[in-house]
Amino acid sequence: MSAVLRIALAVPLPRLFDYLPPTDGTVEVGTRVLVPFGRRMQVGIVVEHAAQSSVPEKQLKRIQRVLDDEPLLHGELLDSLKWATDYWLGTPGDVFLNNALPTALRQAKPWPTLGEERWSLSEEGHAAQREGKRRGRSRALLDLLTETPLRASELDLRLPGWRDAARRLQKAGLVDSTITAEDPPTPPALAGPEHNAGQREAIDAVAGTLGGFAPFLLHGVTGSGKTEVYIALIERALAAGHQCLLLVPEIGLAPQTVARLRARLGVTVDVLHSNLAEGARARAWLRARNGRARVILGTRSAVFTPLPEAGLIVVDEEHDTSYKQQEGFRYHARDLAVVRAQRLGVPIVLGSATPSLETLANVDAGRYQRLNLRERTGAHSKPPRAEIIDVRGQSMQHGLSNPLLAALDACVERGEQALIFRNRRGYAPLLTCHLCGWHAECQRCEKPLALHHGRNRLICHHCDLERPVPTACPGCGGEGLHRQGHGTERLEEALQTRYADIPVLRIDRETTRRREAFEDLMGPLADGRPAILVGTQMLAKGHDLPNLTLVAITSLDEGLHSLDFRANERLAQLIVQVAGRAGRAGKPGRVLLQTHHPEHPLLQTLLHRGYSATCALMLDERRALQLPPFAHQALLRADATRREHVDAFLAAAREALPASDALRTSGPMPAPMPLRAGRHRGQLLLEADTRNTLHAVLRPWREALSALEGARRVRWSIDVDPVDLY
DNA sequence: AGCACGCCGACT
DNA sequence: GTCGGCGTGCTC
Repeated sequence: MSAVLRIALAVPLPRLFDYLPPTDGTVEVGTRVLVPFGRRMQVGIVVEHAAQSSVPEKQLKRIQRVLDDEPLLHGELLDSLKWATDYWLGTPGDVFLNNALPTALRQAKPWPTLGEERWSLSEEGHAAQREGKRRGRSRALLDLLTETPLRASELDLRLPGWRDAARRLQKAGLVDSTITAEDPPTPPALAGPEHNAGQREAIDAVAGTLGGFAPFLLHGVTGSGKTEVYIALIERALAAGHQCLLLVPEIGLAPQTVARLRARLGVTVDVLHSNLAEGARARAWLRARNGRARVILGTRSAVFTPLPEAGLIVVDEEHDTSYKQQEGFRYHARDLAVVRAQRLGVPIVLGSATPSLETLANVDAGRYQRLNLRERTGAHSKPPRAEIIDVRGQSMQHGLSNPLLAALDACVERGEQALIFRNRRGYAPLLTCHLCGWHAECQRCEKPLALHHGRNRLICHHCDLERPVPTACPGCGGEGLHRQGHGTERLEEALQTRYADIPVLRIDRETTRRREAFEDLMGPLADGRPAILVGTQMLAKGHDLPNLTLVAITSLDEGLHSLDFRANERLAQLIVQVAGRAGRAGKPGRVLLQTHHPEHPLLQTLLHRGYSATCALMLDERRALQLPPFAHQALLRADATRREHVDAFLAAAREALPASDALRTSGPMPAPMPLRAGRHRGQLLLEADTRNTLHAVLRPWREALSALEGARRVRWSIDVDPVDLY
């Protein structure tokens, strides 16, 4: 009876694989190993030791090579990952290899050298700089580097988007990089503003728990100084010799956030997110692992950072749905962060101006302690006024009502900035023929194609299919084609015509395709010159624009009537977040909401009684309807090119469920987009009042599903705690 | 996921 | 005759 090692391998199978330890000893848990798998070699991670294997002894192979001198993953992280695998039904390979480790560490290579790239000019580079022939970022980079070589992190701050230029110039032999081992010198920490009473209370409450697990909700309206609270707490944790992890949503990771943290804390801030170059990501990860990195700032995937000396975890904008991964291993970074904080024995602060109902329910249940920041700090002193514009029966221009246009006129007149939300990209969402009724449709999704004027294309917003724009109606050959509705592109055009003297900027997926486009577009507005911004939800966060005094949402109605039970929560969050962007520096802000349903209780409650009261109401509703957070859900999704395969699989999946009074199911039913990119999609929803009931069913169910005859004919996945049902 | 095996259509 | 299409099965 020999001991075996249970190993995670990057294969999509929900189990570990047993191997014999090397003949000269055993391998510690958390270590990477190279093993023979099938007919090839694979990198794996030792996850468990077991006394024996359920696999016949002669089938067991031996580990070929141990890749690490010491375990890469330490105890807490390993335990948390095991928990996460179990909770979100991940496969060990997906969790331990594809998500927990940076790509550079998934290969059978030695660890990358620590330290940071330092870029400098070559002789030719200096010559090229003097010649001054290069343009754009290349030129800026040459200019920056003439004076002194700079580190990658320095360049990130001083020249966002420098990497492409650096690569080009490196190819041309003008610049080069070396790796430096020392930490960059950091200027002494800048003093922050004086804390107000609310901030002091919050800081004291959390600081008092340093050294033990304690979850907090920090509920602070926009401009109430949440970041100052984070900074003060990070300072204390650092002073006590601890590491801090700060998670932010995808969009929140602007270079200014990094710069501000670094300047205020006076220490290196290691940044970790999935867009980072692979080498840099692995280095930051390893720096955290060996304790060199003291403050780690990152997006969703940064929740897998090793924290051997953890002292504090902060999740900013905790309501943001980008924390939930939507494919592969469908974990929720906020929820995993709470579990990690618990195992690490450190406080965790969930911050938001619009907390999720899940977190509010945890507060109500006494599991989380609530901290409120009610006052807006100096520069943000006046809360914005929100007003509903009833658009029923109103004449509209470009989807904008007269009161809205009047407010825009006045805003521009005063030399201030305005922001207009329009939740439709492109020029017109529909191209129709008014002679025969034909409309342009994507045959792979059975949804209308949107007209994009600048690119002169019909584009499917669901599968990105592109078509040329017909000149005559393909239905009747006539001249009746008509562009119906207003997208951001058309709105931009209309507003630029109306306000010819000021810049009208469009911010949507199209204008921000380039990596740094968002920064580039918004940058010039920071000085407060008059301008109008038009864009999609993407605009709800991001830059602070001090001279922004008018914010308008052109239509709330989609959010009021969606089938998704979370739509009302999302809409309330959007309105409050958007409202927070208006009115700074003592100037009053105005928020205008266009709707056909001015009497809607959600809007009335939100405007007259505020976000918390609205949430209390929404929570009552969820409780009455037995919906999350008062029930627990898992969603089985399936898709295939043939609809029969989806239907058959989901029907069989339902049959495979145990009969149980504690389990509610809905479906099989078509997905909200029943056809997408030529694939038919269906789903089956499972609900239970307790997690244990649900999870007890899920694990054996998944086994049964993979054994189903039709399982190979569809792509399928189980999503635990789905955030988008429809 | 890979990678093999296996059994049917159009090619030098 | 065989090159290669992708259905099915297996990986400790």
